[in-house]
Amino acid sequence: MAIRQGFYQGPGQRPQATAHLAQTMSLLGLNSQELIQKIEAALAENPALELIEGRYCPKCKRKLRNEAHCPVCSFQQAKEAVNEEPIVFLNSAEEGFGSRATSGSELREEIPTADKEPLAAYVLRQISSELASDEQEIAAHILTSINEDGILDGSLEEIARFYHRPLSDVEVVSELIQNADPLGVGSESSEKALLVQLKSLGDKVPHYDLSKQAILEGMEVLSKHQYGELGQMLNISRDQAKAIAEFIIENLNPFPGRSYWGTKRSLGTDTPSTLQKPDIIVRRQKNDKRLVVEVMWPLFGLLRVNPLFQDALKSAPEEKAEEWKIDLEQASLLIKCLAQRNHTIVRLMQIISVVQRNFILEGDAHMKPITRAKLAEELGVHESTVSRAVAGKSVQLPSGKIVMLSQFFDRSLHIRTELKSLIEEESKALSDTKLVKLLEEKGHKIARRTVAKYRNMEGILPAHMRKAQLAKT
DNA sequence: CTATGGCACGGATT
DNA sequence: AATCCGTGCCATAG
Repeated sequence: MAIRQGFYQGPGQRPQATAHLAQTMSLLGLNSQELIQKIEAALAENPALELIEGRYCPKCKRKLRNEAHCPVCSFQQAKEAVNEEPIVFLNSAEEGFGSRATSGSELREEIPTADKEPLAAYVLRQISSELASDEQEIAAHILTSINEDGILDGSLEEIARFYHRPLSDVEVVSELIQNADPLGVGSESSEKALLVQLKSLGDKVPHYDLSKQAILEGMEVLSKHQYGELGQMLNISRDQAKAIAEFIIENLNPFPGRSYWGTKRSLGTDTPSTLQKPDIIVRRQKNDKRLVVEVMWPLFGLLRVNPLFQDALKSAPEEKAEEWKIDLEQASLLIKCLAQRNHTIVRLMQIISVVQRNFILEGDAHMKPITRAKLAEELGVHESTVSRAVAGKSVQLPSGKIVMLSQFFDRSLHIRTELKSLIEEESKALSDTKLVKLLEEKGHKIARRTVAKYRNMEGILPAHMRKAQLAKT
């Protein structure tokens, strides 16, 4: 499969731009939350940057509402489609980077076409029938106090005090809300939201109690992927800790609002929680086989070089001229680097989308193991670039699942799912040694010891214990 | 004696 | 250079 891009932004192609490269690299390693901080800092200290609220067509500058296409020039907003075989760009020209130095190279904010009703109303509608009339106002209060992540700002105690009601009354309502559709909405924290979701999965969870404990006690460790430490905290082996951590990250969503509410994001919302929102979204086109890759633009508005500042430079007082010029350069550099970051990520994701198309649409079993090195080769960039781009980022798949980008590089996921299905269909409890043989017939050569590991990762009990379970059913 | 889990080593990956 | 992953060896449980 020859995947080649129309243009190329690799190292060495722009020798004059070492500063660009350095900054692009560092930006590439950031996910959207970190990016927000970075941009906020830059906005604060650099007067040449400005953030315009609202949305603008990057091409014709027309102010937009919620259209995916700009109605004036039909520019497709921040999206590029990926066809099955050759890659198709819906907007073939991403406005050459660097071609226009200080003006116009704006980035665009990303908004899904969220014509859905507001989250609060949606949830309220689900539960209103179960609410006593005096509970309605409490529910409304909770729902209007949730932030865009679906997490409650403030505490239930406050609300109880506000209405002079016992805390337990509020808790009843809160519980109803949490169990409504975006599971876990209105929880007081990401941890609690996770617990609600965990509970709803019930016995589908491989290690329920351990997972619960991990969420309660090991949030910080969990989000940093420090499996070893997590293992120590819970008194279990590293592998098991890892399995649990991965299960939580892959199947639970710390931001219940996100899966429902699209991606609105504004300045100044700092998320205390450490688990992530997606940095990239892959969706499928309506009536179309194409997958659309979108990179999140985490700010609400349009970041650009302030044209007023630019004009001011011309008539700048002597002593300030130099300083302002530097500000201006840095501002446009930052914007260009951001654009390049986005572009790199989009290209990366496009290739992944092609290679892992089946995985994205069908599920774990169709994962195709691929290494970062191979991908780097395809992209024509250095390995470390891919590493940085992948690090700490997550993708929202068409199914709504949010997975870490690194999962696309899992070397054994497809074998593990194969293993799972083998065991699900078994009539007699198969020992690990037998499983090795069966897997080999299917083309997966792995050692007996490894089967045991995979089993453990998936939370499947050893053969002799499964025997008892099989007997029941 | 067989099936598994723990530990640790070495090669691959990042 | 640091980390991850598959595997082999050994101890232990059944």
